[in-house]
Amino acid sequence: MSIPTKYDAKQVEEKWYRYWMKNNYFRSIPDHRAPYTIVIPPPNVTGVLHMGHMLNNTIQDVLIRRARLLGKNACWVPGTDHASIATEAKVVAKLKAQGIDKNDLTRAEFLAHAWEWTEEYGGVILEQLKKLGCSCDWDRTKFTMDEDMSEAVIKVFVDLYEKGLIYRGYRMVNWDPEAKTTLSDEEVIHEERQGTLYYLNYKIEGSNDTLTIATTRPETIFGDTAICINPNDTRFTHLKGKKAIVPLCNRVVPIIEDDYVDIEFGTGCLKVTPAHDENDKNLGDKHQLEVIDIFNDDASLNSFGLHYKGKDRFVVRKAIARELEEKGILLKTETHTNKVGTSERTKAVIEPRLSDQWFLKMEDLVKPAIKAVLDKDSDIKLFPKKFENTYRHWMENIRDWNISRQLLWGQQIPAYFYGDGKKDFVVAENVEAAVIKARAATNNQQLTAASLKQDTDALDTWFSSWLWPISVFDGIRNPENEEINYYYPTNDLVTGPDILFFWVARMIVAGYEYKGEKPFNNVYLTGLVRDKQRRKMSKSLGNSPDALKLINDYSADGVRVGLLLSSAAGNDLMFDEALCQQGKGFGNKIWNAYRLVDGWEVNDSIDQPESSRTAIEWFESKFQKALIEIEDHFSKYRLSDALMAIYKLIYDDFCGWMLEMIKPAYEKPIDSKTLKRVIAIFEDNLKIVHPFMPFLTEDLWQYISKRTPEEALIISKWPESKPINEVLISEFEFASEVISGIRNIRKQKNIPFKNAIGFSVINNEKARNTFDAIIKKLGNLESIDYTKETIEGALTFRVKSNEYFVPIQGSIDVDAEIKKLTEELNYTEGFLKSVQKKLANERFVAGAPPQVVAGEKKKEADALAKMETLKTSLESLK
RNA sequence: GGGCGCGUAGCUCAGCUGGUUCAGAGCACUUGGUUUACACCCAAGGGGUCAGGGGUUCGAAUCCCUUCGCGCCCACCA
Repeated sequence: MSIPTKYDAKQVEEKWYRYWMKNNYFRSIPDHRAPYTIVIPPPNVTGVLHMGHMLNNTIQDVLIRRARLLGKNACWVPGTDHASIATEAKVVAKLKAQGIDKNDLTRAEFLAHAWEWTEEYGGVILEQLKKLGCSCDWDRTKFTMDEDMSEAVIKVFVDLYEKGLIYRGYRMVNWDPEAKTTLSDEEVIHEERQGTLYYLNYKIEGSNDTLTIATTRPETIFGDTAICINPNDTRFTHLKGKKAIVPLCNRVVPIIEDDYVDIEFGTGCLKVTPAHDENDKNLGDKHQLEVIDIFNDDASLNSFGLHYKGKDRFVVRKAIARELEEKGILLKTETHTNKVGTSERTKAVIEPRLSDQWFLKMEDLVKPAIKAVLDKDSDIKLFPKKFENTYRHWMENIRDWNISRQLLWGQQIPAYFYGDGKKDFVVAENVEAAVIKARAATNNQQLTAASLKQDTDALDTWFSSWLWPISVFDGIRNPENEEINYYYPTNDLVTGPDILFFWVARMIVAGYEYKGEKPFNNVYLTGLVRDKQRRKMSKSLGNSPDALKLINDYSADGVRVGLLLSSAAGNDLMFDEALCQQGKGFGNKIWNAYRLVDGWEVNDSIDQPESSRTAIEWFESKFQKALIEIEDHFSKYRLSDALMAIYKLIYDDFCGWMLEMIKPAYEKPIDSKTLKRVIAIFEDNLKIVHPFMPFLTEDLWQYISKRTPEEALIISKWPESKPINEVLISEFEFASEVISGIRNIRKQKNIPFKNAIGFSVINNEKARNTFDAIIKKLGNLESIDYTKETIEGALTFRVKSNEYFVPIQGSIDVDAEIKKLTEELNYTEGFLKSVQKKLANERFVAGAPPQVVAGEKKKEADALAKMETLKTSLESLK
């Protein structure tokens, strides 16, 4: 088959992806081989591919494809996450656009809309991953709300409840008034904001005294149920035991004492609003204060807000400040920056709110997960290691996890209320089981499903995804099934550090609780993808390139390489489209390298030239050396370094050097022995590039020889390691310096390459002539003459203490030569001095390791030899 | 407020427990070449007080202290 001049990425990518799918190369079924498993971090079901996904999944695909080549049973499980709050918000917005209010729908009706939405948009992102070349086992695609997945979630909930780890609590939680749901602490982003500190005067009951308190939230005075002072604060001794009157609503509240109050801050006097602040709630509990909730669920004021009833909290804040000022109650204001909690999803300012929620006790659950990562011989390794500190900090200060959400989209909490429907409940996997439990609890055999009312809340999305590595293999429902036993624990997890707590840590917790074992061996935390101005790429900023357009412009392989070229693990990636161009260029280079080889005519009757034999032997050693280096990079998850090593091996060593060394003269044939070896080398090159550039390499593979599906590159074998000829490699280093010297002289004297030149050497180094044939070829030399004497009328250069001569036509500029030699001599002298100074230092000789001293001695000897050469040359010129 | 990390060439970064390969890579840039694999390619070249200061050491980009700048995570001061 003849190879086209240009690489047509679009057509090739489609073709090979279909081919791989058709031949089931991505499919994994347990067998005798060792498994290599990755579970995808499930993207939001309705999401679209962004740069973060691209990076993340490229890395996973590189790892998976490499494992496949290494002969592992590679299994990459794809799937999506129902993303309760995000998806629900989208569905609500869509309904709103159609004039439908969520609150007018029954649960079933809303869920029907949500499923419809999911089916319409769900999976788009997975299709996009295919465009990137991701070799997931699509037959295993899971969704966190699949029936079996949900069953597992419910089973776990019931189990944890029965273990006494899940409880219902009336607690201060993070309320998102826009989504009208609670959030876990992790979903709250604290932002620094410029606020105002309002100083308000409260009257003291039964006197004309007032006291001043400072608050950032004057609208919450309607919920004040105490004033608190520090018992040690002498300024307020006279107020002890008295009562204060809350402005506007004129509520009489006690003045309590607690050393929680910071004497230094504000006026040293604190208003206590137990319903709307966590600390105030604690004070309220301690001092048995009344709790007055003044907000509706959308954070507008309720009837406690008097004439502000129905108005939004921020509107009220301004209005009430004005009213208080008019009434002389507002003494002054100060600007004040403080941290405000906002919703990760809706950006709304979080309202601390008391409500009934479900919590999971974390303290004990977390213990094995801490050990797993932080023990000396840790079971789970984080890359990069620096995240271990972050992990430790979070895990050691963990708080109970609020797992209930006031949403419909998600697994409904399997708690069934009976009696008056508020207090008494049973937890069961389904309503039938609940009836049985409820009958037992009430001793009422007449009780039926109809008299049970299931909790309306749904579970936090992460409460399903924390089971992901287990539940995708059905390991919760069928703990001993073949799949879970084979694939679990998985090998690598690749994800962003932003979900280290949300997801990674919790999966580790769930892994130990439900499998008694880690969920994965290694966690590779990628960096965030940023633009050139270091801004995080986001939809709202509009600075994120369209992923599919990039693939279209630069090919999937080009984009993959572009992303990986500068993405050290854990470091943010400054994305620059130029890198994709470089990736595309690399593909082009490989393509054309093959076109060159492909175009050679073979002649069986010619012998292999010495230069070609050496070239091939040399490259094979070079390749082996690179293989070791690549291996090392992979073991440390330094994918960009691995890629760069491959890039240089192919671009420089293979294309730049080796092909030039063996290239036949124009329109001359090549010997069959050399061609055969080059093709074998090419195959090995394609294998190591394949994980990074799967499409181009698979395409080239077909041209190299006829391939049956059983011989596709994707399922071939990673090159074997062979011994390295280090001598050959270092001889080449030397030879390449000689070639550079020749090129320099050609350039300097404008001697075109096609003109052959004479060449002599004084071999002081006693260098072997292994590469002479190659030097002759690449330098276009008439011959290489070994001599003892300086050649007159020649330009010279030196490598180590060897001296090389290129005779030229006409006279040479003796002064220029002398100048050049003198400069070289001066430099070498200076260098020698510094080395000798070091060697003269007794403490250096005594203190430094022997090999370092030996190295310095070698440098000294080399410098002396070189100076000898230079001096001789200078003499002869003079 | 606490913790972690970073600052090396115009850009993105590598330099592990100080000394063999200590000032590097890729890209970009400059110059020259290029009808014969290459959306260009090849060759050569310029460019850095290793953020600043101090210390330890025979020797520091590397270890310690400190200042400045940047990023991230955690935290209930109204």
